[in-house]
Amino acid sequence: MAISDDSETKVEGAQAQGADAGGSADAGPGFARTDDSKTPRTERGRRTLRKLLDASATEFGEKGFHEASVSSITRRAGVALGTFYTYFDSKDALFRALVQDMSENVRTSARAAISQEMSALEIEQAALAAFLSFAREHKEVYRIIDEAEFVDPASYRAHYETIGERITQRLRAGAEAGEFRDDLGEVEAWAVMGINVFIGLRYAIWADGNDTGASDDIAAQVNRMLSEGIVKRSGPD
Amino acid sequence: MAISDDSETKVEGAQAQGADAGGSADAGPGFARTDDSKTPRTERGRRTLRKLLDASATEFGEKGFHEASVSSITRRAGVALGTFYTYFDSKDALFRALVQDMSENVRTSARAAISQEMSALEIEQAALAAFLSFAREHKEVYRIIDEAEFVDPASYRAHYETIGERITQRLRAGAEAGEFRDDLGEVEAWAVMGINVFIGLRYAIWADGNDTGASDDIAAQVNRMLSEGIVKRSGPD
DNA sequence: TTGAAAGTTGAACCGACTTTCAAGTTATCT
DNA sequence: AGATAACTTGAAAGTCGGTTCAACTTTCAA
Repeated sequence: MAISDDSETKVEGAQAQGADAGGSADAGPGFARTDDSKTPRTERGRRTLRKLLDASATEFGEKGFHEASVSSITRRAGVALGTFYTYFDSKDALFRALVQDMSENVRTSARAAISQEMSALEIEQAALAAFLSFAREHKEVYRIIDEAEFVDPASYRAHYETIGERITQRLRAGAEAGEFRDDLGEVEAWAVMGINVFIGLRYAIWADGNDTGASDDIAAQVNRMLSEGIVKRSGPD
Repeated sequence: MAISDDSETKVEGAQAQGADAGGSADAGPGFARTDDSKTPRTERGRRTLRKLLDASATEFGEKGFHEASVSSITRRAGVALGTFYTYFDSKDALFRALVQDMSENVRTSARAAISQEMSALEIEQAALAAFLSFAREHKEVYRIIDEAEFVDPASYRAHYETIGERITQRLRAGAEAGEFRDDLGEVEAWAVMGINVFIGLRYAIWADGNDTGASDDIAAQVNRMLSEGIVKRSGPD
């Protein structure tokens, strides 16, 4: 149900800190945690953290950040109120951890759908189709990331800028392969991103009964627009 | 500064009611107010209402709905706390009134930029350019409508569905005029809408120093993508 | 077995913010 | 001018939910 079903939630604890959008490349040895006083040491602790994470993803997805309450999250997780603060510094910190985790999951799901043998156009189509499927299955993610605009603006912006850069790279690669126009850049990348997000909103999140079409069909339709444009052409096909 | 500078804010009072998304066509004679007990009767009252509206637009734009407080709004407007409730039933009601007003302003600004002599493609370009200019001038609007997803979901959805319908109509008209492909529909309309919103986010709301380009240049660049697509063509232009 | 560390509990604290209201002021109409 | 309606005021009521903490239980290593 929640985030951590397939893609092993990587959220570890809650490093309280806010504004940390300065993209510093501090990968280091792989475990550069700021404050691990909140990281569980035992198996029991890890299970509890997981329960809290799952419960809060659902809770935030259903109610939004402000309507969601810590007590409701702990109730849902089946633990006492105070337990929450064993693992998170605050409600905000939890939300931030969640946003970053989900942001990564979104990117991962797109990347997983892409393989190098595909043509540049096929890659765009596969990325959209994957995104649509992902959004259908994890509607909470959509809402939580959207709400980050207000709760954690830095992450929100980082999320879209990162994806924008990825798409820019794909367009460049397509140009180098001779498939795409070679004057494509950031503007076109953001346009593609906007298409994907809004198609996702309409056909994954708000899908109504009439939208019987599978993700693949819609992705194909969008792909045609992307490749041919919307202007009528006279020539044979 | 605020909403009501040029386009005469039409918000009248606050009809408290929540969930009213049933799209009933109750236009009637043009003034079907539910509760005008809050409508100002005197000039002084109208001025105070206006001050509150302007102050709240700025306040919500800067802080977002939850961080904004009624007392801060009244302070900004230069009136006493209690005065707020002479004109609005609640903080929520004010927000809803604002969202609907702004949603209308967004649509109006696009419509104003369009004239019937334009070609279908020119219309799309003009609509985007107008939207970009509008967004640059009224950044609060962007944020307030975004936050409606959480504070007033029905209006949020109505906003995008209405715009989606408008764009669909434009695409149809372009097809009938023989300029656009005639298999364009809702999917393409939402794609266009997504493009516009995200280009606006990037180049109007988040515009950085390097983005010296005017709204028109970016709109032109997007327009080219819309008309030609992103695939490289071999023929002479 | 035993003691220290890790984890759990929920009542109570606390600050913040929306909303109410009764008393006062200003505008309007005759 | 007098009377009524419209409007303003700000203190205080009322609510709500995040966070703390000291007592208690479980786990684990020696």
